[in-house]
Amino acid sequence: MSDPQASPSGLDDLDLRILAALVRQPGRSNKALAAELGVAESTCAYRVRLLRSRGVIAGVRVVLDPAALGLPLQAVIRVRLGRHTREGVGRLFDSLERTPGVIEVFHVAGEDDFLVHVAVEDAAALRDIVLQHITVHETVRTTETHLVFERREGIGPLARVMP
Amino acid sequence: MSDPQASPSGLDDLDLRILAALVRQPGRSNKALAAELGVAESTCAYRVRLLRSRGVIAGVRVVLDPAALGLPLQAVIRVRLGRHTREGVGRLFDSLERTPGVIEVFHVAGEDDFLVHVAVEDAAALRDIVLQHITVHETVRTTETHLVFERREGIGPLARVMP
DNA sequence: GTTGAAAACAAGCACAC
DNA sequence: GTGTGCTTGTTTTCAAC
Repeated sequence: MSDPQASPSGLDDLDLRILAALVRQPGRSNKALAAELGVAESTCAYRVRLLRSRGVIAGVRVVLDPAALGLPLQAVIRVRLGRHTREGVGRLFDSLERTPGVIEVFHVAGEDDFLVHVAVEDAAALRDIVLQHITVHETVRTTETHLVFERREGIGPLARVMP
Repeated sequence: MSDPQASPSGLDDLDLRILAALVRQPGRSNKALAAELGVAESTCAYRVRLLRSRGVIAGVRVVLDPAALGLPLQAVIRVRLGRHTREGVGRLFDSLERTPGVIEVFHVAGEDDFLVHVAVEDAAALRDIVLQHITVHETVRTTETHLVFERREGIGPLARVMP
């Protein structure tokens, strides 16, 4: 009942507290982390290493500000395909993720097939991405470009799991 | 002509190489970074600090694997509004970003108003998010939920700026 | 699974170029 | 704007619990 291994994923209370602290404030020292959680530094470092090797911590990302790089315009491009061959879809996906300015790509079910989030310098660059990198693929039937007014990060997955 | 300050954003060649190295492999020591780029450690640390304070480096994120946390289902929920009052839109945006499981939210122009990327445990949880956190808002007219088959990170903004 | 302590390592700072 | 040397702090390791 008072088992600290409460989570379905085999994460105990300390694991979850470590994850929460790391997500809230990444880049702090292991020493500071251990102090806040009230455990030894070696324990904290050990748990973090374990969480990494288990894949719970998928990685660390350095986030750049597209606007500061001269790319003030963001858009989500909805891509709809005609023929859905496995090779065609795979090739398009590969191509999209390698296109300069593409931040992320979703392969989704439903009306659309791909959602492509891009950052570009201006409207002309946006048009060029659509014409030169997306609609050139034979499998693509239509695209719809939606300007992004604002993008916010959510509270995230951990909030669904935490006590 | 051979001005190393080639970028429009006032970033010189070293800045760009630092950013590229950081994005490719975050979390490495300043010492290792400086060694790879062939500059002094102090120079490297100084530049990184400058890039941070200028906001070019927006921050660092710890990325968790939703599936490893017991949230194997991801979806993008397209949200369309009825009345578009400034307060209604703002309140919905605030509410969405605080909803457990929400990874990111886009406020977009066009047919849809919001795109909400979520990770959940199962279909029932997905339904509950839509019913309890989205359609409860008076401003929301319709939603469409798209299952995410796969999500990939793109090569990113830097690839548009790099030589 | 957890700990403290020692040894190896990296970061930050002031200063010289 | 860049390199150097010293001081401080942090990560790693490991025997022991």
